[in-house]
Amino acid sequence: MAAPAYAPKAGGIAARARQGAMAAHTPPSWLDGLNPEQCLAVETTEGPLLVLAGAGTGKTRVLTTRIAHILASGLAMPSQILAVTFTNKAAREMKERIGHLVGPAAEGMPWLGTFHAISTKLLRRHAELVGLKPTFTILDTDDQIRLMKQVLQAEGVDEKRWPARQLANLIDGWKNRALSPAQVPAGEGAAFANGRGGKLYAMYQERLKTLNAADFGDLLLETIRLFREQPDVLAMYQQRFRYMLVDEYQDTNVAQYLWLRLLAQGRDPAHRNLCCVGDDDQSIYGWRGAEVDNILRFEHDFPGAQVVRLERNYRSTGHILTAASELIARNEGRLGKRLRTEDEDGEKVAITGAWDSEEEARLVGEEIEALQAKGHSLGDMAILVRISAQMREMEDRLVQLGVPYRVIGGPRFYERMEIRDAMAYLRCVVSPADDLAFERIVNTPKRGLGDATLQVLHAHARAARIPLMEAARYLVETEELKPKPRKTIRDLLADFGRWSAAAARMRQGELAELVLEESGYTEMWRRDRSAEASGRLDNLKELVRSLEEFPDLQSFLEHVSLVMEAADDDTGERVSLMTLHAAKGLEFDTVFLPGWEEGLFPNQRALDESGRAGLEEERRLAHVGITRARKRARIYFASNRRIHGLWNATIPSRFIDELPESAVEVLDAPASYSYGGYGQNNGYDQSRFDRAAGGYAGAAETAPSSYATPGWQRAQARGFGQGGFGRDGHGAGGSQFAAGRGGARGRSKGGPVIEGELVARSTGASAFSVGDRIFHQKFGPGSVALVDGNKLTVDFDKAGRKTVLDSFVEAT
DNA sequence: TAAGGCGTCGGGCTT
DNA sequence: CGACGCCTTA
Repeated sequence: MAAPAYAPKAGGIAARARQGAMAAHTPPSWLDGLNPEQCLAVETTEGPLLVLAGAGTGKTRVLTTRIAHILASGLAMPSQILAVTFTNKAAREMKERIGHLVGPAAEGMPWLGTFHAISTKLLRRHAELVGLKPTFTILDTDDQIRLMKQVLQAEGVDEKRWPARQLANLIDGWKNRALSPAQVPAGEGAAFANGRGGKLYAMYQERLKTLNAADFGDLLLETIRLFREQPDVLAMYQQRFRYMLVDEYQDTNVAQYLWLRLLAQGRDPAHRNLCCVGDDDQSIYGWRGAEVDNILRFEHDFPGAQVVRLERNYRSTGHILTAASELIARNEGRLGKRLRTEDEDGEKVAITGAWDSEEEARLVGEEIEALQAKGHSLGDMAILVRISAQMREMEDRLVQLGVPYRVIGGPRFYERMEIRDAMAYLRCVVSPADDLAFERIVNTPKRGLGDATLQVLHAHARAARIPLMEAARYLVETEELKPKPRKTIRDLLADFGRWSAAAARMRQGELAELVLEESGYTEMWRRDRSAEASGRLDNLKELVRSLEEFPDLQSFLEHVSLVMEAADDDTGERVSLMTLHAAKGLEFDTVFLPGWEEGLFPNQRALDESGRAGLEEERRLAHVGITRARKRARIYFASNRRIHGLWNATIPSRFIDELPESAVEVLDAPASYSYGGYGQNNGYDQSRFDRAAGGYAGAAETAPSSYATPGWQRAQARGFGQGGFGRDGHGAGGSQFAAGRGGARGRSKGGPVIEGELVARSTGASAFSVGDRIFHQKFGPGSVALVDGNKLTVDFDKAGRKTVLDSFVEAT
């Protein structure tokens, strides 16, 4: 599945290493080309070891070489090494690269995989010990929600006030922290559905057990429970795993930490060889349960631990590294590293201010075209945004320019509707008791089985404590159902009977085709004339194809629920467009970083919810963004951005101010003043812009020592009691971009506060009334048509009717 | 059962 | 503003 062009890491040491592995007594040639720290990380095999691997320092290479080293030196057999990754992609890559290093010996690394995949393997072996059958099904988020809905309904909880989705998040959060229903802090449980959160969690768990199912969180939790309650089982694995390796340790959550600690703290000190590789400066998943603390506490948790720092960067040029290093140095909760390179300084990090987000997109597009004209490949460029809402504008622009691009990180293959439907059919064939699967497809394609019919099925199934399919089988023999649905169900059951019989004698690919065809599922999409339909049919074909690569249907279903990803079908050179989160681990020659504005980045919500910690995580995200660049990093900010449909004035991100002057250059935005035909010769407009965007550069000129004047401090100087830019327009709390609040908490480094009005300020209650003539910075002159608090609906002379905040218009 | 209206809400997204 | 989910109506 193809490492795309941006993952060029595998070195040329493969062949040599293979020789080394074969000829046991030659010097370990796989160490060739490693720097001293990397060697140390590879060769320190005994005892706990933390490898702090900065961005671009050869982390994966160290990890794979370390495994090769352990194998080739005969310290352990492949089956005695536990190697855990966070994502399937990482697991796959590691497997591949170890394969290159040591040859087929890597085939026998049965314990290389994600936390979840390894947990599943363990649980299948010992399922009875935790109250499951070895054939338990793994529920994904979709199944989870539907099950949760059932629980909420059973409890009579108002699903509008307390959405299943929210409960799912809550429970996920608890599971991330390894909390069983009984362990949920009372206050947290009480916060949902008038105090019933904890109870609902318990009920949900019960339902899972009844269904012989586990969700993702359970895979870890039940394994932990297995280890805790069955000391002999635990001891067996502690004994088996002589060497343990963990990738991306900074991303582990509490449950994963406990899981590891149980395995790594066996009786036999010779087996406490846990090697964790990670980078505290790249911990960006706190919001989904990752605990930076795990890595910060490593030496404390594992006494006698050694720490190796990889600080030599092989990716980026000097200025880029300087900029990233200075930025991240502002964080306090970190172990401390400084990336260095022997490469040249290269280009400075370029910062460009744009009038608004449209112009920003245009500037990025122009730069891409300019680079392309100079012979740079589109495949070596990426646009990294903070939130996916930013993508739209970028896409629009690229489409307009005819620049091919691809979006990284859409919905995954197995999350797509058609794949999930097809799989539900197969699940029903394999395990007729799979109620969630049955429910999903009972009326897909539409066969006239509505709510009413399903209710009857449910009622009977619950009363008799049997699966839905069995209940259906019984009910078609009675008079309880109306004749029409009764026949439909009877036919469907007959279908499933036939398919189950066919399953025994057919290859699974054929079976899938048969089922999808006879059920009318493929026909449904063939008839569908919407734009996506043909893509969906392709996906189904792809599903059937990959199905053939598995020994049997069962192992395929397992694979899909844990692993499957979209086939990498793109060819040709394209600009990559993705979020900063999705960019971790990737690298590009040129990286475009738009949207560096207070409120957007650092994101106000992160600040509001997590204060200082939130700010530091945002800063790590900025650090990740810059360090993706090999040769060119270009940062952009806009002075106006539309948020939830309304134009807001914005100020440059504090992160821009935190970059060292020596490593950046501030570029002018040539087109800034000619936007939309207004302002070319309009002193008003121009001075506004000067002070908003250009003021930054101006400060640098007149007072170099105060270069680091943070935009957010200016925001503070502005005060934040007034207006605000929130949806409600009342300035009450929650306003997206009221920059002062998180900022006040993050104020650790003082600095000169430059007074100066940056943007229009609200004047309290709206000073405008219907009919007033006004001037807007972006849309030009117009008359007020409607006043709603500080929201104005204005008929602009040229731009038509728009809704804007009164703080952005001036009376004329 | 299927389409359209209405209200809500707006962060990142793996397993 | 625009996406999504739920509810109403044909």
